[in-house]
Amino acid sequence: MPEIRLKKTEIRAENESRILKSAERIFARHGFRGSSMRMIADDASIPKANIHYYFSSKEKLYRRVVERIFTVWLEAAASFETSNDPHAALHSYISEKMEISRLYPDGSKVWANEVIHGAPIIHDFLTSALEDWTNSRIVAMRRWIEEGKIRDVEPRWILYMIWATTQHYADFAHQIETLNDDKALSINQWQQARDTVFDIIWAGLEPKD
Amino acid sequence: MPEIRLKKTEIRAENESRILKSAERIFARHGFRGSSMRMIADDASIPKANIHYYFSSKEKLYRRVVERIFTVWLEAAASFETSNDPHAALHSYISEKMEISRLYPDGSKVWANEVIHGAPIIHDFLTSALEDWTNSRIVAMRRWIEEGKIRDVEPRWILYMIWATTQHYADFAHQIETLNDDKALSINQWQQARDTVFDIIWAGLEPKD
DNA sequence: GACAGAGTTGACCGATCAGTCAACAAAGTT
DNA sequence: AACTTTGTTGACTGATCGGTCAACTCTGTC
Repeated sequence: MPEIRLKKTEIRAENESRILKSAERIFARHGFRGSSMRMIADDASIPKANIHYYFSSKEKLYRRVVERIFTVWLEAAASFETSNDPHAALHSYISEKMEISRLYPDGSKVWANEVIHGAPIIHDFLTSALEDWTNSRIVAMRRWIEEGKIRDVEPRWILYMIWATTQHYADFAHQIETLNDDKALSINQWQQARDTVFDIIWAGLEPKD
Repeated sequence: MPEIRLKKTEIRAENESRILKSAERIFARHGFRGSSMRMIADDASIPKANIHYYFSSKEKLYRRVVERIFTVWLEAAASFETSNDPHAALHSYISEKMEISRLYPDGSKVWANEVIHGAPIIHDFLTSALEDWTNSRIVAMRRWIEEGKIRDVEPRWILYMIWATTQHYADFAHQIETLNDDKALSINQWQQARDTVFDIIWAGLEPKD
């Protein structure tokens, strides 16, 4: 069999990445308490004790998983430009969020699970990065309202609406698949769903003549 | 101290109800695996063994909790009349769903938690009652489209949008409160959120001139 | 007031959990 | 080749879990 030699400390990076990937999948599927280190170890094809060599506790491993998710989320958040064109900004942001739901549903599920249970482990994320980002977008949207570029609505409820609708396709994927003859959404269906989400929201924001 | 006498088999009804109420709260807060019979017992101020006298297993108790939630959900679903007036039907349905999120957030959380994890215990609810109800509303909405009463959109995505946005206020209540200076939404805020959700969706469905 | 059925409870059990540890193997350094 | 550092692993531990059980009390009936 061909030997793939791992040099130096590449071993650490490779193993940590493998464990984090398995942990995200297991945590998404079973929740924090419902996931055991044994399940994660088996998924990653690594002895359980070895996981504790890289991550000192289950909670620290979980936090690392959530941090990774939050990073992806923040990168997508950048696509919500605070430029002068709400149509482009919102279209870009909603499309990006739908893509994340399609490609990385596990991350969204872990996040949802955590928030549903009162965010016992990652509460600081909410009060720092998320709050800052939210407030800055609310300010930007208020400016759009003043400039007459969108209707006079409370920006907060619009943001929640965008989060809810886009993340729903990841968090409730099982329900959606069940209602889709037990099949995952096709590419066409994803596109149609994404377009519908944007069209509906934009129709509600577009200034009336 | 005043003695409240419980007659006959009222004891059973009273205790079952008390246990179910505590179970819903605990399951919502910690998930199925994260909740222990001990926690539920303590919350209900009843010895653990006594709970097993009324509910033979944790899973059976959990199913009873979900059944109760589903009943509430189905009653609200009736407000989505398939009458000839989409504006009234949707306004009534969205208002009802927002009220459920406000008054019974725990039930919504248990449901969300279950679906996120692939609905291992209540999968039959999805393939029976929910699927039937969904398909009947899709048919009704298609008729509205044919009659030119709403725009030509895929009814499925609209339903998901309504579910997502309304349930978001229950499932993500912790995040919403955190972003609201750690305060629960006021009555006014709930009304405003509900009106915004309806206005946006209706603006996207209302036939263009 | 005697009996039966319903409800209550502390003590207990096997299984599973996160985390530890000591012995070992491989890689890197001199 | 000697030695250090890093990585690997099976066996173990104390805690907690869902569930059982036998002894008990209370309630309703005759």
